[in-house]
Amino acid sequence: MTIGQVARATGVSPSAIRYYEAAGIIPSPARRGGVRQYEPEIIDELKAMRFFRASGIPIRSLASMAKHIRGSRAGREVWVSVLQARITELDSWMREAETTRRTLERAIECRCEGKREDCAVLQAADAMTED
Amino acid sequence: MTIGQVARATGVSPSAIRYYEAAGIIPSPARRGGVRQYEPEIIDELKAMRFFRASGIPIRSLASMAKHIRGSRAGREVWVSVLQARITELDSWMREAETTRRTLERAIECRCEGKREDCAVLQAADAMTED
DNA sequence: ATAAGTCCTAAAGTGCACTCGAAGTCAAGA
DNA sequence: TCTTGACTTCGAGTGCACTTTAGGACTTAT
Repeated sequence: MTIGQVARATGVSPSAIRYYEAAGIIPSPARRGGVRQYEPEIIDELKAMRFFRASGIPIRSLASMAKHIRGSRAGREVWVSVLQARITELDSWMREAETTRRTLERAIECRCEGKREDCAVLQAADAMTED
Repeated sequence: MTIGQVARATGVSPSAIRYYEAAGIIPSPARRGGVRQYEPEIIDELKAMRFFRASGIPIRSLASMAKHIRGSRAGREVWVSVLQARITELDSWMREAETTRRTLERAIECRCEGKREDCAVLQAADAMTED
């Protein structure tokens, strides 16, 4: 398959596919006359990478995962730790988002009229600084 | 107060303060001999802006809010709508994050060993495409 | 007198993940 | 034959929110 066909099959643009190759998150395929020739397996590989990207895992982490993805038993530990790290990150993000959400709601209902002590936003801002 | 004093009082760097001024999210202060002279009120204004930024509200939105923040009754509606929009955004983000989280956990436990149909990641990737 | 410290502007740099454009190659179809 | 379309590389551009740098001014302390 050529890069265009892979792009259509996966929804990943040709330029993104080349970028992923350069970044080392997918293998460099064989070439015929300079043109990339892909095996069908690339489709699932790309779909997986697209999912990981959509999950917020950075290219850098995927690159280190990719080195191990077909490796030894130890390889599994590497990418499991990347996924675990993302889960942890997501958890703290969600906790923060919940807090932020509540403060924004209070800000909307706030009738502080310029009075510092009554202002939900300023209270939240001061709370931020106290870390 | 000079910009450096304001920076120390708020935790916002001098360059960020100048950037905020250029972006129109804080007012241009008076100058003495070219040097910015701030009134104490700027401190709460900056703290509020810093809170909104930390809440994920982009500079652009803050700029449109800032135009109305001291405006008429209608002004209130403008920035309430910005805050409301961010809350909505946060809600859908959190829903997606929850879904992503679950899929990542399944991926960690997945023992698909290359079998397409058993692979949690590929199932999730295919589910993404079906939008 | 000079070094340190703060201020000024304008422009360029940073990080991420791509996207876009220019300039060129190659094969198939009208 | 010539156009079309897909491919190639490499470098530059994009968006966001700043930060950093360069070059210059001014005040205060030694």
